[in-house]
Amino acid sequence: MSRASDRAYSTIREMIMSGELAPGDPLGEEALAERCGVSRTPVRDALRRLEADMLVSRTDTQRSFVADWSLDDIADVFELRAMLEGHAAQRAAERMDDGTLKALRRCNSALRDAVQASPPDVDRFLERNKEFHALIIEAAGSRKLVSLLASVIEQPVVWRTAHHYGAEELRRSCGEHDELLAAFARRDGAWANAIMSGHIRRAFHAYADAHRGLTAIDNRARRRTA
Amino acid sequence: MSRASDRAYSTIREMIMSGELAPGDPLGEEALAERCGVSRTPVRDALRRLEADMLVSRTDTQRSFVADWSLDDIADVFELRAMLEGHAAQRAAERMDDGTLKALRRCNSALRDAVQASPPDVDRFLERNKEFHALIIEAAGSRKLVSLLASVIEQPVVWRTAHHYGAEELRRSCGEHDELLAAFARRDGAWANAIMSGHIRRAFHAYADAHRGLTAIDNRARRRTA
DNA sequence: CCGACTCGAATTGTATACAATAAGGATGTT
DNA sequence: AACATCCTTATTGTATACAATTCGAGTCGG
Repeated sequence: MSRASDRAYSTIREMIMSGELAPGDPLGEEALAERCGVSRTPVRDALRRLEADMLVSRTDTQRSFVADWSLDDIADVFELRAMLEGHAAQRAAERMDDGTLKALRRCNSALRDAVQASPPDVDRFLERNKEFHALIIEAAGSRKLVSLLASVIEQPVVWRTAHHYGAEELRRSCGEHDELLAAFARRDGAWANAIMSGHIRRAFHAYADAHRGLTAIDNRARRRTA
Repeated sequence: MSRASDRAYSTIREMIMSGELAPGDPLGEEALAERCGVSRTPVRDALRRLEADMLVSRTDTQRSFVADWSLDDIADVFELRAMLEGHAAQRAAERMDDGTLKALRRCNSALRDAVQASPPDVDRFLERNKEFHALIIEAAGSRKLVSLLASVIEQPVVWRTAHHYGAEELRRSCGEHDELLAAFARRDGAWANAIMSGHIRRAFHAYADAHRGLTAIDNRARRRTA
């Protein structure tokens, strides 16, 4: 991560993910270059990558903005993710070897520890959860699937609101992982697919509920400052 | 398409698609810049885009090569395409309006003309076929789905071998489009999904058969020149 | 008051020079 | 002959200057 374009990439990415830059904010190359302490060249590189990640969008005249997502857009993304990650789970189940299964069990057990702590350690939960899903995608053994899913999983809005999960949600999520493990142990691809698809869809509805709340709050705040 | 980076993009892309550059060939920035008549800057831009298209791959040290695909990789891509484009067809069926349906009918009828000419006009077939599929993806009304499918449809190897389709295959393909139209007319999403998925899978096997033949020929030729 | 137009400022696109790094071959050692 | 090491050369990364576009404010005419 010593190359300037990598620094620019992760700096800008972090600014977007953290909300420091809000959806719709303009991203001038010069301004970003200054904030990242590099020249425009690596910034342009970084913007291209972030555009591929769909964290940045461009007008027809090549001006960049922080990508803005409607709830409909997000619903689409979750639907695709449910389908693709379900497919990944199916392939993983059909190709599962004992080493990977063991790693998944270990990962989910660490995840459970994070959930059962009081208060639950949400950051560690997110980290382990990411690792769990990554292991499955890896085990599916399809290069293209990896790259497609990457662009569908990295949704800043989603990760930002994961902190609003209740203890209830976290425990249920953990339980679904257990069921996934059972499906893997039996090498039952269709079962794994069904569980994973449901798992993602539940996550969407949890997100949508939280989002409605947030939007209401935002609107109230906006009205107050207007 | 007047910007230098666009020229570089389409020039390099065309060199790859046409086979002028073979899988595994190194892609030096300077050499490409000279061949495209531009400086290295737009070439770097173009390479990034082509990498996102998965037409170009890079080593860990950022050296670029024409991407190489094993038959397994290609099978993966077709599987994903079948799933995603089936999903697109389903959504399209559920959202179909009469205008789009009419456009699809007109498109398929032009496609049929190209097939029934003697000899069949394969180039026009490909063009219309592309348009037909694009209309459906458009009608699915999901931005993200558009971008995912784009990266899965643009497979150079595939298009290059489409010319080996027999008249038989072409006619069958046309018939499947008819059935798709019937599913759209009834707004039957599940039906449309099933047809589309099968349609893509058939295309894969046609490709795989042709590819086995081509590989055999290649190997013979290689042995001769070695 | 509204719309088309113009011109200046801001922003992106491209070329080029130079710095940093990696690949490939020569050299010497075991 | 096999192998590690150094050095040369080729290639990529970055900064910067300048050209080409685009945006928007201000102006003019209807």
